[in-house]
Amino acid sequence: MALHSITTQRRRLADEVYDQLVQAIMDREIGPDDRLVQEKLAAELDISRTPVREALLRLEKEGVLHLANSGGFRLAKISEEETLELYQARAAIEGQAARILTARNDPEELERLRVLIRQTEDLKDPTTRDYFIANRTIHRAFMEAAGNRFLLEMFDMIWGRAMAFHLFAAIENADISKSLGNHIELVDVIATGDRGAALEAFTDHIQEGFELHLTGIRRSA
Amino acid sequence: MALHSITTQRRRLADEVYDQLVQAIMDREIGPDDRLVQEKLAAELDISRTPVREALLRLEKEGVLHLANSGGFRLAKISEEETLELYQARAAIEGQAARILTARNDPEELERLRVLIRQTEDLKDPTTRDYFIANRTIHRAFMEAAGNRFLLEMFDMIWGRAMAFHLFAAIENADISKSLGNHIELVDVIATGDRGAALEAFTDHIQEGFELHLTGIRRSA
DNA sequence: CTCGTGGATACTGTATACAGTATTCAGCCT
DNA sequence: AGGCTGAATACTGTATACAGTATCCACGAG
Repeated sequence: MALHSITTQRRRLADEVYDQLVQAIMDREIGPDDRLVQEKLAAELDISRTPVREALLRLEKEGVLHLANSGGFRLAKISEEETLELYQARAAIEGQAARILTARNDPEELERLRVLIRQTEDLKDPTTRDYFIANRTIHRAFMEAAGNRFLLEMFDMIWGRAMAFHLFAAIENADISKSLGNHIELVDVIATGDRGAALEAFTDHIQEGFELHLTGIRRSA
Repeated sequence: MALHSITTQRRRLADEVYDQLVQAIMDREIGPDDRLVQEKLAAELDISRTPVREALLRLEKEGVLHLANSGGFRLAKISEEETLELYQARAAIEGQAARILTARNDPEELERLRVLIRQTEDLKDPTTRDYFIANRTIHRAFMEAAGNRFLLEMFDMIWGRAMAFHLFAAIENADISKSLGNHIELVDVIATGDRGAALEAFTDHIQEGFELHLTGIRRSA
């Protein structure tokens, strides 16, 4: 039999709405002042309120949206304090992935990472968003290589939220190129087999990102 | 004016259903063979399907339930492999919290932790579940003290899932008392101010838990 | 008896209808 | 004019109705 099973892939309308909302937030089509109302969205998408409601509640539970006091949902704001906490969480998650990769000691896997990094860092005339995506792609590759689904899930949660918070809009003014050049070094540290060093390298890398982020905020203020 | 604002606390039926389901899972009233069907549950709770559906989908998204192929939801199973990943994730999250606490160096906070630990460890004739709850209470206190809401959120996710997986049923046979005696030492390590040591202590503590867990599994097999 | 077929059944997903509540605004009273 | 009051409005939350699809079972053909 040459036919393949049709992976019917249980796609719900709510998922579609969710994805569209996330996309719209990333594309800055939804700003902090917009009010998202179930009925309005449903009318606009020409579907019923039920799946819209489901998507909105999901985004609320994820901390991306919160109920406005006058009804409707708004983008959640993030403070400088919370930004620090987000980076601390990143360090925990990604540092652990680095430890795991170091312990595993799989040279082929590391080589694959090197190739991907070189490909991904090769941006011509990148915008802030290109930078954000490239950076996430690279970091996510480390996580996938570590092969821990819970850590990966948390990674996605953190970066998803960063996206939603328009966290990287603030880096607009910062020196982007500075931040995208040292990922190969991370692989090198992992290759040495020193777990503590690998963790430190990742922590430092993320810390640098945080400082770059802060200078971005301060410069734009 | 002596009146306080009534915090109307937007409690949805879906939240209620969610809590009841979680409780029922913890109490082993819902087992791996039970099929949770929206209509049945709604009838039983005497409410409509809508909030029931919402709660079920939430639990599905959290990885606690998954759709049975013949309709309805079932408890998700966890493999030994996944169990390891769960403990690795714990180590990442709680280890980072330990680092933060160490860096903060707040003796009063540590003293509060010591008091709580002594109170919580003082169990008379504990069941496995008592142990689970006490252990979680103590570990959660460290997380709260660290004061990072994202790490705390992930902690809750991990432990919630552990609960759902009936992860600790396997410890039934293991030596419980062995595992609940060394939390004060964790505080002591934090108090030394050595961040690396604090992280290692937590990692080791969690690793021990994992091994205890495995012996529990193997003994009951 | 076995296998295939058709229909009943059991569920989910989506739409719509209904109810309750907070917010807003216009009109009245002072 | 300013502030209180009450109705209209704008939303959400919940219930119910409808549609589609996968599963299961019984029946008939080979």
